[in-house]
Amino acid sequence: MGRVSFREQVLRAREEAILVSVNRLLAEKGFDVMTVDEVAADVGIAKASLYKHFASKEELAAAAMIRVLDRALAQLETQQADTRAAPFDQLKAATRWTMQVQLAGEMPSLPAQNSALRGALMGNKVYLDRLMQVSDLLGVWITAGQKSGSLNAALPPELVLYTIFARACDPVLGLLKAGGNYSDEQIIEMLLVTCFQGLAAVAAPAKTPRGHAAAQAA
Amino acid sequence: MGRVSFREQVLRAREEAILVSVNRLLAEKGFDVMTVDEVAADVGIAKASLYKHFASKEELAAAAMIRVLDRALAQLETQQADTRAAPFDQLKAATRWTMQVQLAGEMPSLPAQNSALRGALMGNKVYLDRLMQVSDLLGVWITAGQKSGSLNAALPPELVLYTIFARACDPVLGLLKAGGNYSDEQIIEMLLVTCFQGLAAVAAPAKTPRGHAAAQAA
DNA sequence: GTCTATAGCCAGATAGAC
DNA sequence: GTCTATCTGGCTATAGAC
Repeated sequence: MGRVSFREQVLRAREEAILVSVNRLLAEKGFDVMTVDEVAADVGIAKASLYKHFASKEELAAAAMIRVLDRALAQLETQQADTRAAPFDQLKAATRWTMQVQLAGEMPSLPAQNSALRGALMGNKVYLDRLMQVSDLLGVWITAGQKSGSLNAALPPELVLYTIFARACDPVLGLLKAGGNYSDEQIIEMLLVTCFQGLAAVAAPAKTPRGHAAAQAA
Repeated sequence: MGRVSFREQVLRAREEAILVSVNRLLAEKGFDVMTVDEVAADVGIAKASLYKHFASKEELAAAAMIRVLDRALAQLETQQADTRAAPFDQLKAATRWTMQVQLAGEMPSLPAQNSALRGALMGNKVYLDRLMQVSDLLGVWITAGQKSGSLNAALPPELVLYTIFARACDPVLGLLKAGGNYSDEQIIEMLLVTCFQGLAAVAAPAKTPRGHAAAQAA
C-alpha cells in the first residue's frame, strides 16, 4: 500500500530541499528577518511555487521545526539502543548532539523568544506532539538520573528539561566560535562541562564526612 | 557650567519616558517585532515626535541598550563598594541582578541572536564602550576567582564572561515563570545554583580527603 | 505545478502647518 | 517640538497564463 509514484517522489524531494533551505535560513536570521523571497531564491524556484507546497510563511517554518524535532527523535532512539549507558550520559549525549547541530548552522532558533512564530507553533498539533515526545524521552532519563543520585534531585525535573532545551540555542556557542580560538569540539566539551556540572548532584564537601548525596538547592 | 534650563529638563524627562517604553517593548517582543507606532502609542506622543529625538528605530533601540548597560554599571559599582565579598560571590550577585531585571520584564534581549539590530549596535561607539566597561569589571572578578581557586581555572575567561551575559537572557527563567510553580526568588536561586556550580572549580571527590578549601558553589 | 506580474498591506520615515 | 497626513519600499500572498 505504501507505493508512491515517481512523480510523488520528486515532489517529496523538492519539499525536502525547501525545508533544508528554510532550516538554514531560520538558523541564520530567525523567523522575523527571513523572507519568503529569500527562501524561494535559495531553493531556486518561484515564490508562488513555494505557496503551492506550504500555505503560509508560518506553516513553512513549522514544517522546518517539525523536521528538526524528527531528527532529534531519531537521535534519541539511536541512543536508547545503548541500554548500558547511564541516564546522565544519555542526557549529555543528547545535548552534545543539539550543540553539534547548532554549530553546524542547522538549528532553527527555538521560539522561547517572542517571535511572531510562537503563536502559530502553539496551535500546531503535529509540532506540539513531537515536542512532547522529545520531552517525554528526556524526562525518563531525567527522572532516572535524579533517582540514581547523578542529577541534583533538588531541582525540578522541568528545570533540567528546559535547561537542556536551552542549550540547543545557547548564544555562548556562537560567541566562542566567533572568537576563533577553539574548535567546535573543544567548545562543545567545555560547555557540556559547565552545563552538566551545574545539573549534577552536589559532591559532598571534602572536609565534612557523611554528606548525603542528593540534596541542596540554595 | 552644568546648568540646564527647565526646558531641557522637560526634554530629558520625555526622552527617559521614551526609553522606558522602548526598554519594556524590547524585552517583551524583541527588536524585529516591536514597531515604532507601538512605542509612540505607549509613550503617548506622535510618531513624528519620536523621530525628533531619535533618528531611526535602530538608534532608539541602541539608546535603550545603552541605558540598561548604564544601570548594570551602577549595580556593579555598588557591589564594588563591598570589598570584603569574594569574587565568586560578586559574580553571583551581578548575575542575580540581571535575572531580577529579566523577570521584571525590563531586560531587552541582548542581540547575541541574529536581529537586524546587531549590525547597528556593532557600529555604535557608545554602546561598545559601555559593553567593554561591563566586561572589564566582570573580567577582574573572573580572573581573581580563577586565581583563588573558586572558579574553574580550566575554562577560558571569555567563556565565563559569555556564560554570565547569556544568563541575562536565559529563556529558562521565562519558561519556569510561565509554569507558575515557583516564585521569582526561587527560580533565580535555583538557576544561580546550576549556573555557578557549573562554573565552579571541580570539587574534590568526597572519598579523597584533603580537598583544598575554596571550591564549590552550592 | 511552475512561472511572471501584481494586489494589498503595513511599517519606517518625512512634509509641512502650527 | 508637536501634531496630522502622506510618501515609499518591502513583504506576504494571490491571479492567471502556460
